[in-house]
Amino acid sequence: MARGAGRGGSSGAPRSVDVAQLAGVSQKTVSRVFNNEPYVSADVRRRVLEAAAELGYRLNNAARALASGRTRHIGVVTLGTALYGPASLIMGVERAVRDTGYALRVVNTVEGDPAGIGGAVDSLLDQGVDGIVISEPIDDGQDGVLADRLDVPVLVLGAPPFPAPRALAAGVGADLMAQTATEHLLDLGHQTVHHLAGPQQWYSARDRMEGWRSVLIEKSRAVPPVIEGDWSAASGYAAGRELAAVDDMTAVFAANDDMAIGLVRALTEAGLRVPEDVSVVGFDDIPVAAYVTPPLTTVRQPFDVVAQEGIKRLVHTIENPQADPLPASEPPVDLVVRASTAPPPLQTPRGRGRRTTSRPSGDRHGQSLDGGSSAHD
Amino acid sequence: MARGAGRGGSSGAPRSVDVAQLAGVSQKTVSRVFNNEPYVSADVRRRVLEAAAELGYRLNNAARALASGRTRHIGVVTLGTALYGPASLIMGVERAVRDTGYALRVVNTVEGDPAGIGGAVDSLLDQGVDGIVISEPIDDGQDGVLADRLDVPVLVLGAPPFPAPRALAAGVGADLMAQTATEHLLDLGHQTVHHLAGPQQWYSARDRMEGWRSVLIEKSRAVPPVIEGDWSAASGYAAGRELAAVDDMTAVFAANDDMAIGLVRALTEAGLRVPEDVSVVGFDDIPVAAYVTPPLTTVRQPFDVVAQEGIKRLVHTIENPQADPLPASEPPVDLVVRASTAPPPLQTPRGRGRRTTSRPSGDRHGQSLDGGSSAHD
DNA sequence: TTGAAAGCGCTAACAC
DNA sequence: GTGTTAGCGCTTTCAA
Repeated sequence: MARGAGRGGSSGAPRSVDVAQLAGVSQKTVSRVFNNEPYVSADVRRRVLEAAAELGYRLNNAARALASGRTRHIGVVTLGTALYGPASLIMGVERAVRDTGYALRVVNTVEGDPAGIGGAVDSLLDQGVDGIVISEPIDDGQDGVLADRLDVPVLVLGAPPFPAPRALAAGVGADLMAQTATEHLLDLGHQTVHHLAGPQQWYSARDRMEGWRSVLIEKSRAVPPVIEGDWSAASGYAAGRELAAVDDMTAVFAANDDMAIGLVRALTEAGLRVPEDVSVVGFDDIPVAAYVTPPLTTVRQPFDVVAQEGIKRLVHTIENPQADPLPASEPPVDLVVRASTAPPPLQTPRGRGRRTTSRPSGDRHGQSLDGGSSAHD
Repeated sequence: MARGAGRGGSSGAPRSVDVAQLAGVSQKTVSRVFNNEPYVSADVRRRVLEAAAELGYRLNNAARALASGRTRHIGVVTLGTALYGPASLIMGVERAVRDTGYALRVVNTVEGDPAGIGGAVDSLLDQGVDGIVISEPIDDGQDGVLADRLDVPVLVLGAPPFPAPRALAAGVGADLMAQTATEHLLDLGHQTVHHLAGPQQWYSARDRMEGWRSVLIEKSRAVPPVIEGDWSAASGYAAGRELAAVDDMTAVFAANDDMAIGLVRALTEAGLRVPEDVSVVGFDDIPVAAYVTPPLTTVRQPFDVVAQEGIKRLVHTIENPQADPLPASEPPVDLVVRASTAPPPLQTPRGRGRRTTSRPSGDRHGQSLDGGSSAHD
C-alpha cells in the first residue's frame, strides 16, 4: 500500500525509524523517548526530540494500539440531548479525560432506539476503548445484557452501582442535594413540600425523588403525590397548572431548573405569587437561573468535580486492573438561595392572601445583581 | 476454536484468521466480507458471517487503521462550554457522524489556553482523524498556523470559509436570521433597534451583528452603539442596566437567549416593561425561552439540519478527495414570535409612558427625567 | 471468485 | 542504557 496515507503530503508521514536514523539511535530508543520510559540518557532523549521536531514526527496511534493492545481511548455514552445537566457532565468528562492523556470517543444513545444504551456500548466496544463512561443513564432494562459484554472498566455517572465486572459509580449525591433542597423549604416554615420529578427511567430523577421523600418521612410530614415531568419547561408548566389547583400547596421542589421555570410561569399565570404564595426550588443552577423572575433558588451540581474524580478512578482501574478501585468521595452540596423561596403565607385559605396584580411577579429586592448567595461561599 | 470463543478472558479476542479457519476459507476472504467487497459468493459470505457470530468476532480497528491508513474517525473541536448553542451543535454532529459510520473524537479547546483551537486540532491530528469539525470557532488569530498542519478536510460550523486546503463552511445563515429578527422589530414600528452582541472573537457573534447592522443601514435607520456581552445572562443583565438609561430605546436584539433573559430582568427592575416599553428579541430558542416572563420572541437555530448537512459534505470530501465538494444550502430561518415584542410605546419622551416603581435604580436618571416629567405619572 | 505473501508503525521481550 | 528480534490483526498487492 501507499504508506501512511492520509498523513503527510507526498511520500507519507515520518516514522519512528526515520527519527531514529536522523538521531543516530535505534528505533526502539525513539519509542522509549516517546513513552517516557526510564533508562534513556538525557542527551539521547534530547537528540531524539530534536530529530522528531525537525521531521514533524507524530506517533502513529493505530500502530501503537495494535502493538500494545491498548487504545488509550475512553468512550462515553450520552443521551444525545442538549439538556444542561448531561451536557455539562460531558464537558467535564472531556476535560478530565484529556488531562489523563486519553482520547474521548462519544456515542449517543439514539432516542427511541430499542438497542438503547446496550447498542451504544456495543458500538464503543467495536471501536475499541479501554474504558467506558455512561453518563446519566436511563433504565432500559438491559443491565444484564450489558454486563456480559463489558470486558472493560465502566464508570456510571449519576446512577447506582452497575452490574458489570469492573464497574464504578460516581455522582450519586443527588439524593443528598435533594434533601438539602427539601430541608431548606421546611426550615422556612412550610408544612410540606411537593415534588415535580423527572422521568422515572432516569436514575438521577429517582435519586432526587428519594432524597425529597426521605426528608419528609423523617420529619413526619405529609408526602404529597409526585408529579412527573420530562425535564422540559413545558412539562413544568403543565405541572404548574395542576399544582395551582391544589389546596395548601406552598412549596415545590422541582427536579431541574427548566421545569421549575415552567412551573413558576404556570403558577404566576394562575394568580399565585412566587415566593409570597408558593416557594419553588430548582435543581442544576442553569446559567439563566439567577435572571429569571423571580431569581431561582436551586441546587448547583458540581459537574466538574464529579467528572474529574470519576475519570480519575476509571483510569486508575484501567491501568491497575488488579488493584482495588479508588474510593469515591461525597460531592459537595451547594444550595444557592435566591428569591424564589420564602416563608409560607399566613394561615389563610388559598385564594385569599393573594394579591391581584398586573406586574410580573416577584420583582423584588436587589439580590439579583450577583445572582444570589451560595451556601458555600 | 483453540482461542477466542470466551473473549472475556485474557488470552485475546478472536481474530479474522480464527473466523477464516472455522469457515474454511482464507483470512482474506473474511476481510472481504467485513468490508463489503464484491466478489464473494453468497454462500461463502454466509458461512463467514456465521463463523464470526459464533466466535463473537469484532474487527480490530487499530489493525485496520494501521493497514489502511484511514482511521474512520472524525474529530470535533468544541469550546468546552455547556452553552445551549454549541452543545446542541455537538449533539447534532454526533448523530450525523454516527449515521455515516464514522466514529467521533471530541476535543475541547481549553479556556485560556494559548494554544487554543490550534492545540486542539493538533491533538486531534495526533490521535489520527480523517476529517475535522470545528464548531463555533473563535478567532484566536491562528488561522495561518492552523492551515499549515491541516492535511485532512475540515468543516467549520458557524464561520466563514477557512484558510485551509480542504475546508468547508456551514451554518453561515446567522446573518440572515439576525436580519429577520431586526426586521421583525422594525416592522412592529420601532424606529431603530439596539444590539446586544456576543463576544466579538466569535464569528457567530460577528455574523449576527452584521446581519443586524445591514438591515438598519439598508433602511436608513440610526445605528446605535453596540453593547458587547459574553453570552451569559449576567452580561445581559449588565447591558440591560446600561440600556435602561438610554433615551428612546424601544427595541433590543440580543445575540442569544441567555443574554436576552438577563436583559429583560434588568429592564424590568429599572421599571421598564417588556414588551410595552421595550421589545426584546433573543437568539437560539433555548428550551426555557417560551416560559420566562415574558415568553421570549427569538430565532431558532436549525442545529440538526446544519450539522447533518455539514457532516454529509465533510464525509463526501473525505471519501472523494478529487471531486468537487458538495454545495451548501441555505438553512431555514425560523423566527418564533412570542410575547417579548410589541409595537413601540406612543411618542412621548421617556420617563413618561413608564410607571414609577419603588425601585432604587430609578435614581440614576431620576433627576433629569422623572423629576422633570412628573406630569405624566 | 479466491488465496498467498508482504508489510502498515509500533511495542514487548529479551539480549548486550 | 541501548539494540535486536518478533509479532499485534488487518489490508494490499499480485497471482491463480
